[in-house]
Amino acid sequence: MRILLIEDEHKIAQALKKALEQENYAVDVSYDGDDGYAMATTEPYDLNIIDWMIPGSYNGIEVIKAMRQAKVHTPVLLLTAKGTTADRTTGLDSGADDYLVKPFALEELLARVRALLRRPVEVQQTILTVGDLSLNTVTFEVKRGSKTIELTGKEFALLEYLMRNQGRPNNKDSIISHVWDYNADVLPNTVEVYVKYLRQKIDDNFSTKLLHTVRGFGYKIEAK
Amino acid sequence: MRILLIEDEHKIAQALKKALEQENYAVDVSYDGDDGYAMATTEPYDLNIIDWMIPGSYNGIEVIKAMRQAKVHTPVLLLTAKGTTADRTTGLDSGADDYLVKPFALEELLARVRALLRRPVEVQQTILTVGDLSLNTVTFEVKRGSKTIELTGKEFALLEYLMRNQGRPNNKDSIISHVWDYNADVLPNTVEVYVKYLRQKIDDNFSTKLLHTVRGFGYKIEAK
DNA sequence: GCGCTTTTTTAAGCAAACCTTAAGTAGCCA
DNA sequence: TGGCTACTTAAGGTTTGCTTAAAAAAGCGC
Repeated sequence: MRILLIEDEHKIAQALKKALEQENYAVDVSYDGDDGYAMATTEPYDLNIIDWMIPGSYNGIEVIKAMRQAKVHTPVLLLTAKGTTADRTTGLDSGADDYLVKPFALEELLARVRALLRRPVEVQQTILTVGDLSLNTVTFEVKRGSKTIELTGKEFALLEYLMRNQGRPNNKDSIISHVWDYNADVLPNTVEVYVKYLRQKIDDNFSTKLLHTVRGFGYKIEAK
Repeated sequence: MRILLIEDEHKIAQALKKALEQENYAVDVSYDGDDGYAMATTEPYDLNIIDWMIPGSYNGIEVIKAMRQAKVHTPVLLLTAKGTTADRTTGLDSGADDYLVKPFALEELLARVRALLRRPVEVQQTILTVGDLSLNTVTFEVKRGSKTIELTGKEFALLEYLMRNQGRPNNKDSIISHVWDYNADVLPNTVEVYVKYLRQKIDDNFSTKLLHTVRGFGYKIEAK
């Protein structure tokens, strides 16, 4: 699947490109409206992700309109910093197929991309388990054995990410980019702090530890 | 199940498409009468949802009439902004099978869609219960034990939504999109206020509380 | 339609929970 | 040991949820 990303903020563009490539999409990036329009109308993409606010003679909305006029019907996911109803309307009226307000978490973007590309609904397990630890993504319940564990939002998000990637070390950068907003500027230390919180709740008081540090490579959760 | 939605207001069209897709329907959208008529008569749909007021040489009513003349008998749910008896008659006379006045809550549309598609009476229970609390979706009666409880419209809608999703936390955004009209622009605080009203009526004066806050994840109703 | 009541929504203040940072400590490996 | 990485603790700033009151909107009887 080929995706065109039109986004002028380099940092964000690179982060998104990387994340999308990790999901095995082929990603081209364009940094302004003119170039973006040219690429969108000449190359065959399966999806365009377009930022509303971009430099050049076209802004995001105008790129979409021009594209549609040129009879290019590739689905478009519009990114914008504003979230008012009026903006939402303008965005969807212009021909965008979906709409995402910044800042968003990477997981959210990936979900929308999957939806627009109508990927087979992956086998999204409801209940993740590692050893005697279980996490229910519908009820948000977490249990170790028969003991229910209360987690905060961030703790839950971190644990879910680690459990979805169980068995392999996840470095702090990838944890940050998946659990926090794409442009959140949190320190690696924040992850360390959350790992401590998590350990307090899921590992302290239990003899077999599940959350392991792999020095230099990150954290992994594993039953062993 | 495949649904064709003929609706020119993009914002509404997208909102409905998304909601229907969440219920696992395949949804095509057409934005005017001519295109809509063409699609309705060439593609095999299980249901058409048609807005009365749409641009093009056909309006909604005329699309239905033309469809029927072309011997296409797909059920039709007609949407309209007007709610007078005269309109209702005209609408149903033209060959529509059901009729919904805008603005409506999402839940109402979904219920009608299910009815028209004659989906197995899945979780369409008339009486919902949680512990000793019961809610009759037909008579609108709500009781806690033997005590009858008077609720306002919004309170009732909120309670029904929570009871249909009992056991799991529902965040404010999803509550808003299911309990309020699709184009309502209410604040999360509104939900908080309604939760307080509901608690006053169903939980205060009772020792076991049913409506729980799950910080960061939403509200859930549960017996335990 | 006009006032009155009821319902719905917004606003603002407060408390508690949560998130993040900073700074110091401990542990690992050359 | 020195340098780096990870761990720990505590403190502040921010966010979230609760509550109250009042404004706005919708219903209702006349």
